[in-house]
Amino acid sequence: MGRKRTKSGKIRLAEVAELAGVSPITASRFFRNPEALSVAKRTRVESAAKELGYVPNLAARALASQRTEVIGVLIPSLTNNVFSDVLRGIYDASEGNRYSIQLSNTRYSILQEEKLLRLFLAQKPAGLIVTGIDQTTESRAMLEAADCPIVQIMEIGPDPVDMMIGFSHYDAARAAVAHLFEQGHRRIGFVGARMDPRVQRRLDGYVSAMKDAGLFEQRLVVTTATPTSVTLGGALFSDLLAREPDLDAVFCANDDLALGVLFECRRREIAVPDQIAIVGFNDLEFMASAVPTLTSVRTNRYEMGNTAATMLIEAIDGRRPEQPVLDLGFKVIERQSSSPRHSESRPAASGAGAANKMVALPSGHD
Amino acid sequence: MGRKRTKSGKIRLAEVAELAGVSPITASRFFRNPEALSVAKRTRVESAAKELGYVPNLAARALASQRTEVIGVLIPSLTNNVFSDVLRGIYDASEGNRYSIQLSNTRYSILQEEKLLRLFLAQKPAGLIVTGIDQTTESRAMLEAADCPIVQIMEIGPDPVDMMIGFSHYDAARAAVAHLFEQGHRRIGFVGARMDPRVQRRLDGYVSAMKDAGLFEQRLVVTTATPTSVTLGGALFSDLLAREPDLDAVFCANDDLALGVLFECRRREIAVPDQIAIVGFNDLEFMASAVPTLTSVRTNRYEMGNTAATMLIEAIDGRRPEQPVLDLGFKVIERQSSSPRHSESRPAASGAGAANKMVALPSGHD
DNA sequence: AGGAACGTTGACAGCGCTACCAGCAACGAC
DNA sequence: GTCGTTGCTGGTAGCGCTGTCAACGTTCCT
Repeated sequence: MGRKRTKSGKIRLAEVAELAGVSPITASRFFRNPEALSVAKRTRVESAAKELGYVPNLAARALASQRTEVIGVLIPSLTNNVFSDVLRGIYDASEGNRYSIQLSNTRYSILQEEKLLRLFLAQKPAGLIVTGIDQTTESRAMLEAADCPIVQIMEIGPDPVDMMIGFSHYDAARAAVAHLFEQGHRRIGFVGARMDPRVQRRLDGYVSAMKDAGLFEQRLVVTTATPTSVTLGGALFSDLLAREPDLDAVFCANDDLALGVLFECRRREIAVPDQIAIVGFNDLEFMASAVPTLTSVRTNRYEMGNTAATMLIEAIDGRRPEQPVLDLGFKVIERQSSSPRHSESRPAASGAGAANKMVALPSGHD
Repeated sequence: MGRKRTKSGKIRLAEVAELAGVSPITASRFFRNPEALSVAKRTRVESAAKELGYVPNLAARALASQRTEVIGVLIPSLTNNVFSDVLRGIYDASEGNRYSIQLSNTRYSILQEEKLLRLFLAQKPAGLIVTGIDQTTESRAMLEAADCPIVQIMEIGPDPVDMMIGFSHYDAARAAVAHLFEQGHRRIGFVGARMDPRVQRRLDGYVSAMKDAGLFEQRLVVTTATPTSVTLGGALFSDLLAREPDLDAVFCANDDLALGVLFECRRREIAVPDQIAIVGFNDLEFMASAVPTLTSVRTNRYEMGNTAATMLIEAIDGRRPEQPVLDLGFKVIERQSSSPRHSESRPAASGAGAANKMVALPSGHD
């Protein structure tokens, strides 16, 4: 125990090397590429490190090696539970390997994103995960000049910076509307909040599907820049209903809004789905247990974060994926809130969301 | 533009110093303590740095100064929206100053927490935010030996490691039960999931309040170690009801469970609050817009994170707070789901959560 | 006027680690 | 036996910045 130490009392690599009877550089190699050592030295260094409780100094390592083991993650919001699932996936994937996550919140501002990007890049991150495909031209240039792997998440589009993983919000919205058509609905409203690029693309998908069917009217669309909430869903739906009393369905840009619409229907004693059908987006957990159960478009958020981080780490370690763009698709989960019109709609006595019909669709780009 | 640079093309402090016509150390001081420079040099360095687009190398700074500008945050879950509010508060507070947040997820395991703590501490963080007061003895010892400020968040208790900010879950639960008593309820059930230390203390508060009234029975309590969800709320409530058919109220350990209970009541056509009253915990946004609106115990999650990070940063900068333990209290937000028995309970035509009566209580410790 | 006190600046050394390259032993091919 | 090759190891020289301390010029006091 009474070994030589630096004044701060911390154990350095040199102490480990001394105890193991090797040079510092050999000890260093043990932590980065153990295979390069002979088995004898490997075990010697290993036990020496363990005995001393050695923990590498990351700052020194970063300075000497000219690169960090930090993965930068830029997301637009910490509140939105869509992102908490993605984040969980990212953190889970980063566990057990040497990379650590550095998270920053762009607050849905691409200017803020650009600023943060500049900060991140200056510290030479090992890799970068950015949200979406709508960067400023300046950000785009920085990303392309960056000498680290980059994954864009949440959506897919043409012209990836590097890797990309997500799905087509446009196609997903079209599928949701198509489902409502199938159920016999025609006057389908759209309720959206926050209107970030992805919500905008869902709106675009809705508009195109409605136009294709010759059913589009501008007054069927209610949106706001306000952040989304359940209460807001009710308020927006009230607006929509005032404007368009013979609405027969609502497609909500997310599940919080959908829940708000459901509550507002209950408040107004509007039968769901007999009078109004509801479809949400994301398929949060509560959708399956609402009464009536709520139809939604399931998106693979955890998997998106997890795969993004996994792909990124692989790429950092030199194993680039064969397929740099990954479409995780979506599923329209059909539940009671969008059952065919005039059907039996009394909720089942118990047991939420029994026998959901699922329609899986790979999202094609167009 | 064609200035001398390091081989990597990055601008170092030395380049800035050269352009400004000062020594590197003077330039260095500019970034850490500008007041120490004469105004002339200050402006010279400032414009030189701007012209060259200099960004300090954090790794070199950390190595040379023997400390990082990283605040470590240990939270038990990324999914639970309680923590996303806290996190938002932390990240907001860390913005605009030089500290960056390093987040890690303990997954509700104090052993995992201990492991992460060891990792964090080895990198000499500038400060630490940890969740709760139930650390392992080993963790506790490490925290006490750490030479950086530490804030424990989410709850308060005796014997803080350093600073502490939260509220008494025990008192909050007692207040919720007291409210139900006031409304005339007697057979009050408890529904809890995950059963982390804070939920456990809520249960303790419930039990003590019930015992004080001579109303406690073990069969009124249903808990599980399973992570919480809306669906689970319905399932646990079903169990409780099977066991105890003449239940007249349910206190849920969180709002997701409460929403699940509400849906289950609707499914079973149990009138809320006439047959069963419901009280949740945390007062998430949707509680005010459910039908009927749901009573809950409001907790100041954003403020908790924000104040914790602010206090921590102040302490790092040498300004320790006068009051190291801060009780943020709670409020029972009374809504329709716990109106007095036999009252008019039809939901209002529109407008969620109008005229909530609020009862504010500072949580005293005991 | 002389000295102390202050504010400001710079030289030097080193934080703990790794990149680079040289060196050495062991081995197989000719 | 000599040569090249491979596998492993170590020496040297920084990475970019800051702590420490000494030195400088200026101001103020007696």
